Amino acid sequence: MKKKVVNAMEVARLAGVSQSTVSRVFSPSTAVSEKTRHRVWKAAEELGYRPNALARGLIMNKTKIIGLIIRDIQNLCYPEILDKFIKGLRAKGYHVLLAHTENNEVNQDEVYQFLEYNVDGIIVIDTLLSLNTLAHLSKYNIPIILFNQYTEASSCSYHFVGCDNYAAGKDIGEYLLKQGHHQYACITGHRNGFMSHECEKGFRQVFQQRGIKTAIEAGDGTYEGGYKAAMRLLKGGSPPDAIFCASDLMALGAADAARSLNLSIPEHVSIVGFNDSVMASLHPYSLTTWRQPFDELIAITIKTLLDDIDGRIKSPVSILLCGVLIKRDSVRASHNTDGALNSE
Amino acid sequence: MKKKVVNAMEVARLAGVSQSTVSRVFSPSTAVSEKTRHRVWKAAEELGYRPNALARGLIMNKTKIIGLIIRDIQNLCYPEILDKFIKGLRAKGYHVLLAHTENNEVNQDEVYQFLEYNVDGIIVIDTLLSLNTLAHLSKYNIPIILFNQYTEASSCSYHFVGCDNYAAGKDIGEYLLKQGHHQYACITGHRNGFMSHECEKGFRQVFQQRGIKTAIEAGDGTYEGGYKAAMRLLKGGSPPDAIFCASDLMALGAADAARSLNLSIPEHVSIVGFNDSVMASLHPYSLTTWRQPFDELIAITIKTLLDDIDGRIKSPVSILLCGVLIKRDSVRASHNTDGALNSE
DNA sequence: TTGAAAGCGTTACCAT
DNA sequence: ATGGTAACGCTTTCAA
Repeated sequence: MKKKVVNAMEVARLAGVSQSTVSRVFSPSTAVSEKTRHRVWKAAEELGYRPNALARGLIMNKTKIIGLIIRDIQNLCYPEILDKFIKGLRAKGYHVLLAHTENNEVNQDEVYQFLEYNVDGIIVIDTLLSLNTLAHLSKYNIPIILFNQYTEASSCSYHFVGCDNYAAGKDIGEYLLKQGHHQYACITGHRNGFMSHECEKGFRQVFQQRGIKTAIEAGDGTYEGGYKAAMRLLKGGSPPDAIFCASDLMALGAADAARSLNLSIPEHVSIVGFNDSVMASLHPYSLTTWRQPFDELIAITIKTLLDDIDGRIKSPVSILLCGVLIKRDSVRASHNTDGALNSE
Repeated sequence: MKKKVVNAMEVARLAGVSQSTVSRVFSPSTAVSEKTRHRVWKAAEELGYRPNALARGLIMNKTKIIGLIIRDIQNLCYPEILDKFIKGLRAKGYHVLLAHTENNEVNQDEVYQFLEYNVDGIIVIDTLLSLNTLAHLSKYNIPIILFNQYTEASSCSYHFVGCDNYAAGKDIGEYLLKQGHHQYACITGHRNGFMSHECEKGFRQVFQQRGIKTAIEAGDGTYEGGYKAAMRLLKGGSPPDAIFCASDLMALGAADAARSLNLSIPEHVSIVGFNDSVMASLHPYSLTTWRQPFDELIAITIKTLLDDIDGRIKSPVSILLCGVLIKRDSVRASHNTDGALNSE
């Protein structure tokens, strides 16, 4: 059985002071004489005392716990993002209670769990909160921030920080256009989230503006999905020589599909991915892709959340940061408008 | 400011019962009449009441929180493992307080944090606890389980569950031997952990037994490290035609190094990885690798931990499970002993 | 079956 | 600067 840890009362007895004084010693910026402070420290050290965060949280109504909900993503930048959040929050004295969901909307239950533990704030990564959940949450005035997923249907009281995927899609489209291609296509992810739509929308916008047709194929976010979608495109009527994939993994699948048809990259087909994951830089792929500015995004997310927790923010904050194109070798060099593929 | 959530007293007032009764309704298996139970439920529903886990944890000395410490690993099976732990623990009603470390030994501070929140148990993934930390922890009788990392210097009171890497290394060595190669090499990871050593030891053992020499090169766990280590090997005096890499990522690097020397895989060089990560199955690599039985390992870890928490275990448990070789196309087919590469 | 009251380990207020 | 005491929201014992 788990043993009880030593409490402030025992430290007080050993140090020959009151329990209140022990508490004060462990509360930052409270007046205690240097002498007693040392006595208490020594006693605490000797007994291995550390204040009980649960009791503290109970009385202070602040737990220093942040509830983090992340979507079940095998493909994405999960480790990177998670690590950075944990580190960043930790540096500010906060701890992370972690939950994850596989749905497009957070399980209401997860949020209730967080509420039971009286978390100081909630970060939702790559997924959404249902209106029900939001309504319930709004009663408690607990800061919520959505990271990299957004919904328009919100009169809501949460913050949003994410990548400007519309701009990203546009940039990618314009880059492919500038490099000169004949037929443009886009392989979309499986998520019905706002963010991926934005990305696709930006991409299409570039061509729509100029009256150029683009083919859209649905991948499902996986390698296989990308492979198959690319196959459909490349074996179709007007095979593209420029494909933008909404995720790196799909892009790798698309690249391998092209190669299996004896098309070289980037000579016959240019491919652009999204996310700049580890795999993108692998030698046989050397994928041109889009890097989201996670460092800044996460720093802003944490700052915003803590500012809200500490009452320094009144109204919802909404921040979009643009990423940057990482140019590798999967897009053909400029001005090479000829020599493109017109038949299978 | 965060608002106070509704408490049991308010529910009691609305339902016209005592606060104790409300508590009983939310404590499983406590005798309450059907009629009052319904009244309380209705009142609770109406007010949106959920018991405060902190207060409950304080009085019960059980928080239903598990502290999880994971090493900062970009390459490994981080997402998979983490997801499975969270899901598995969640299914048993436990929550995860997450910390991570980049060191070979867990930061003592992390453990103290867990203690402050009075976690019911601690899972340490892929790293170790210092003797100091262990000494401190042992005072509290709090269940600890080490996952996939182990130290021999332990008189200790923690459990251990992991992959039998020695057996894995042996299996891999024997497989490469069976397929017939001339010169065997091993690229090791950067960690000075027990587990990777075991793996390497098993591999070497196979050849030592038979008086066959093996070359050992240190990678650092990264793609680049694998690439460079393979380069050193392949450009060296007696270049290997069979290379075992202690991680998939290094194996990919090694594969690309071989290709850059115009060596094909597996005709000129066989390569075996470790972990069966997503990248291993990528088309251009189709890497033969080792899959650790994470599902079972994690299930056992959780079961052991919860058994200990509930007092069903008296002495430390130590469990090793063997993985399985995933045969793809990076190792040459059997009995093809000739045609191996003897010079650069 | 239910209610009153003690206690979990803190912090915060009011004295001194 | 320090000590006494109420309060945080819950579970649990003891009475009724």
